[in-house]
Amino acid sequence: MKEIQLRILVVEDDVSLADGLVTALKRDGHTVDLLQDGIHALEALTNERFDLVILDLGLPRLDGFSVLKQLRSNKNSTPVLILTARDAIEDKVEGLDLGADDYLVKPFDVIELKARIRALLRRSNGRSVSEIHYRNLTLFPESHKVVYQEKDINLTRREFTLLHELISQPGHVYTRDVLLQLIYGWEDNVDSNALEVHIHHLRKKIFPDLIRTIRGIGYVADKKVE
Amino acid sequence: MKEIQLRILVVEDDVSLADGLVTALKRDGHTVDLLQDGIHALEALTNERFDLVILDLGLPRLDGFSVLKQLRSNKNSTPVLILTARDAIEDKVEGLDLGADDYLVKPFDVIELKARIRALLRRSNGRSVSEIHYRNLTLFPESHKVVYQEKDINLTRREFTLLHELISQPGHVYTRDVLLQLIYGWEDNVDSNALEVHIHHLRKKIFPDLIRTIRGIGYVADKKVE
DNA sequence: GGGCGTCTTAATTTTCCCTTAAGAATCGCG
DNA sequence: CGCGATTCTTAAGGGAAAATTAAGACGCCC
Repeated sequence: MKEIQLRILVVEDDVSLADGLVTALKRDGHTVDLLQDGIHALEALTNERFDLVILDLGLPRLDGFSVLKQLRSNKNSTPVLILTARDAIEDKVEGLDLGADDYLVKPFDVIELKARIRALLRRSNGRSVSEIHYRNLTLFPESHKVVYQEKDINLTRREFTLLHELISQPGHVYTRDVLLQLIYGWEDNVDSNALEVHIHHLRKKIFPDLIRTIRGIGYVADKKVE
Repeated sequence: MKEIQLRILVVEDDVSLADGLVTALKRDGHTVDLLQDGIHALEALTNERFDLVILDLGLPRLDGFSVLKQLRSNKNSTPVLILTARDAIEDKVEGLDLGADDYLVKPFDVIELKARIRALLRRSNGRSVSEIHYRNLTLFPESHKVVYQEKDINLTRREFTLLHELISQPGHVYTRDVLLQLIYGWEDNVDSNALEVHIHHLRKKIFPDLIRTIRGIGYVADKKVE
């Protein structure tokens, strides 16, 4: 089976445990980000897209439960795997109630962790998980569909690729070069306004100020509605 | 006797029990998914196809009865084997009333479980084994037939395989590669439009927008009727 | 071996997407 | 305020992907 590279967020304040986790996951080819408290975690999850979150419950500043709760109330359905201490069985129940997808009791075996990750992603793959939410917009990478205000919007391949990239990191400015490369690979296609045309179509199909132009540089999907 | 590989969903929140169950079933070559609460179970059953469900009654978030009830009201006839505690005899009655196919009292013997599974599948084999419903369409895997609007439609082997796969995960885009492989195995049959032709026949025999084309990628049976 | 149903191939048509191009609008800067 | 540069907008052409059709190949059952 072809292994997939995932974008994983680990939220864990125990440094040695976190380090081991991150190292193990990176060795599997995943992109791993580590944060050590709930506030930062929630921020990151609001502004960027992850394929999976591994979340410790006992966190400084904002505990894991609260993070999970807020995450789900934001309609964010990123799969969450919870880490709990051995004795806190009722934590497990509460976590699942709040929308966690799985849990793991500390200390755990890396083998088991990996198995859980596989299971979790297999499970969520068939369904519409890893939807991407942005403002009142939902992207379904699985079905190549976009829903905006309850309506289905049909995007072409190029349009979808662009939008997917732009809103997967709101607030991040993508240069024209980067976006062109995303579509065309490394072929050098100098003079062409194809990109502008695609952006134009996107704005027309969804809403005009979805993508903001940074003159002379590129485009960005803004982080917040001003 | 040739053993059949089944796709089994285990819904059980008692971890150690569930683990044992899953391990035992996997050792028999089955594909096993484990979920730990009713909501997730119902979701999975709505979006994917299983050959058998092993369902605990005492589940968090949504109890086994409710899952079963909803399942049947959705016209889903996947065989269900219920797990109940020793003393809850009336549970058994209610469960069978609701459309369970068998029950098993905890704690149980794995040998017995397997026997029940065999019996259950043998029994349901005579009937319409796990018919598949999709929109106003019913698929009967063993007869290769499809009923659409009270009418029988005869599908050929290829057509049936394709349709079966597509609607077993509504909303999931199947790439041309995946579908070709489904039919032809690993032989490399490069240029051929056989797939398009089969899709064409399916649309003609049933209804045209049953399968949506994702240009440049593949095909999908959409999740909702828009 | 003939006939039937099914699958594949092949040729043609249709559809749809991407790009191009050219003029209009907008922005930034002097 | 005006000019050049950049981006927007629009429409049309080319081209690739898919749909459609028909015919031939294949396998299977009698």
